[in-house]
Amino acid sequence: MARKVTIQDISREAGTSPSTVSRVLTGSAPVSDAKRDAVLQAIERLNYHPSSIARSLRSKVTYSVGLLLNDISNPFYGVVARGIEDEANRAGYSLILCNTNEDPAREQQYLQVLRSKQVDGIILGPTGDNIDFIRELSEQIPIVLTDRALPGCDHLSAVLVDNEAGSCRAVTQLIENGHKRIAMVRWQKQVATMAQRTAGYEWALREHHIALDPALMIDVPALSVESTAAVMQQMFADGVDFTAIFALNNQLGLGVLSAIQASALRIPDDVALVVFDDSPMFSLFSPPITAIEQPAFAIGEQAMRLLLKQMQDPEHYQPETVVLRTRLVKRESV
Amino acid sequence: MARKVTIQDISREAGTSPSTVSRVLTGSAPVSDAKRDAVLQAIERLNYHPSSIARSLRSKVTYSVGLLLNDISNPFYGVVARGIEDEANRAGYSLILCNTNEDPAREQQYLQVLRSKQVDGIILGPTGDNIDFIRELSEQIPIVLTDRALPGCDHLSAVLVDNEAGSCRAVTQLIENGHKRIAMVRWQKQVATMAQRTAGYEWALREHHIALDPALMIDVPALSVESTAAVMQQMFADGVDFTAIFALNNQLGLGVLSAIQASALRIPDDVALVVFDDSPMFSLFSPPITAIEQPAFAIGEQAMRLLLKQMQDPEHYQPETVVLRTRLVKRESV
DNA sequence: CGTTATAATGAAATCGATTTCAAAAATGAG
DNA sequence: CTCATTTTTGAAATCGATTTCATTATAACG
Repeated sequence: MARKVTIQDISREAGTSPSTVSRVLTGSAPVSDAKRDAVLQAIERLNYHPSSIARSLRSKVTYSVGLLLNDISNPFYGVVARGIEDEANRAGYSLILCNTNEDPAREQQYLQVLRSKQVDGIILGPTGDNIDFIRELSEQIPIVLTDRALPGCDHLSAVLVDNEAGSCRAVTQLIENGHKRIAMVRWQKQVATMAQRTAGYEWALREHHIALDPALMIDVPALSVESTAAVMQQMFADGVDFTAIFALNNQLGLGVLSAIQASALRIPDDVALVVFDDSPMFSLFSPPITAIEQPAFAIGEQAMRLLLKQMQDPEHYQPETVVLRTRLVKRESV
Repeated sequence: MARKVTIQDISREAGTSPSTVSRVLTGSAPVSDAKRDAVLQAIERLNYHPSSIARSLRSKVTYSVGLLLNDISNPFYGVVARGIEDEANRAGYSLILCNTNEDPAREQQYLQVLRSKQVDGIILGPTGDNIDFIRELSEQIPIVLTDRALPGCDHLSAVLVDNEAGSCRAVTQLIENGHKRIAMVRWQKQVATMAQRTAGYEWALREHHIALDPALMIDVPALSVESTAAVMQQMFADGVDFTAIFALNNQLGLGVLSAIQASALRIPDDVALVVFDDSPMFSLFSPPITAIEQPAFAIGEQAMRLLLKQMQDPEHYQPETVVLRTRLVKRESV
């Protein structure tokens, strides 16, 4: 294979020094028109492509940022990722995609990789673990949190949604339609989003003087449609008494839906349903599913914007927490 | 901020040379136990983390591969990405995520970035354009195609599905259920997947001696649910005569579904439907939607495996085309 | 026209690792 | 115990750019 063309080759071809070539490449200092043309032509002639690696080594910037998400195949995170990617692309940054699969060990391993690759920043959809490590790392690399807050990391910028208010709105909607025994399905109560959405659920009930019934707060052991469906089907089989369900995220919602179908129940007559996190498909169900919509794309964009800001001027960095509004999309499942 | 710890610092601390430190780091040559321990301890004490950048510059490998996809927020590509990520992670590679959004200019721009970042390989879900550029680039960097074949790039390994057979199966299913006037909805007929699926459609009709009716081959101008819905609603309004629809991908399927709902038609009585590309939600529709399932995760895994193979031994590289089988998931929409 | 400020340039150092090469130390054979 | 191997080791070169620093050319001004 032909040896790679380097800046030396260009300087030789253009009859100038590597420094000058570098200057036309980066625009870091003025260059006479004559030299610039010579360099540009040499670049063209030799089909030269500068090595980002070499550049990064010397200049200490890589123009890449790490993107850690729990599940890129989850449409919510997929859209978040697109928002991030769009904004990153606009600013000339590349993304290093890391899928943690909710596994803290994998998260930590990836954070180490990102450090050694010297990314300029990190957007982190955290598992909820590795807190000390993340705090320490954030002193070397700008980190912006997305989707989930991280207890003890208040000095990090974050882009979140109003989980509590959104949930409260969802449950209130159920209450206003006459439901009093409202079940709630969640996963991992210690994860920030789950905790906040639970709080919203409790808040709505309290506000309407409905007693909290622990039997209606259903925890599923694993975050998957199948696991949720199994738990819910058991609930139906056991004849647990409730008339409505609030699912705390889209996978849980799908599990509930699946159990409802398997148990041959009708929505909303046998059981009403609201899901936190909307899907374009929900409007096509019969009946269409009422859901809390999250501005996924905007979450991504904002997160990247906060990160860019912090990377551009790490000196006067001030943590910012952006909380975006969710919206209740009323359909016909309640 | 504290100056970064380098290999020099370690060598000093451990009372040895940088070369030796490098040797314990990479295991490229034997090191005595005494020295090794001293180095390891120094690394521990100073909290040293080697710079991948510097390493890559010298050793010419980056342990990162580019991942170009058209739409990471599309669940199909999301699952493909997970398959790739899983396999890449296992082999110690990082992914650079590039979303092309079906835009050839963006695709080319990204390919250039990947070259300058000196990725060890590229997995490409191509827009269908930039063929010459891709061919040229593939002489410098291993490239594996996913999802779509690329005319004139037969020397590239690729992981595809049996689009033609799958489509034929889908349409045959409609025919066997008595349908004769079967519409087909597609986008960009020159894109490989669309062309192959169209061929499958035509093949099934031919086999059953049903004449092809160009009026039933519907092209939508843009790949989006809204655009498809608009076109289909017009078809319904115009009273075009067909009893079944075959949608060539998931977005098109959603658009059709949306139009059917807006036009208050019933499935399968007013119109039957099969969608190429299944969704976990399809089984929850009423009626559940019949679809062609693609092994998305396996596509990703296989693509990464082919790439790994090629990267490990570029010398005796032999292009391989893996065609994975699709499966008809019979539900109740036909 | 001389003097000073500014613009343009190149030589050399640098970024932080790996790799090459040669020398030193350890081991084994006779 | 000597000589030939084989292991370990470190000095120095290297990867391919940017950056610093000193120098030369050019412009501006009184």
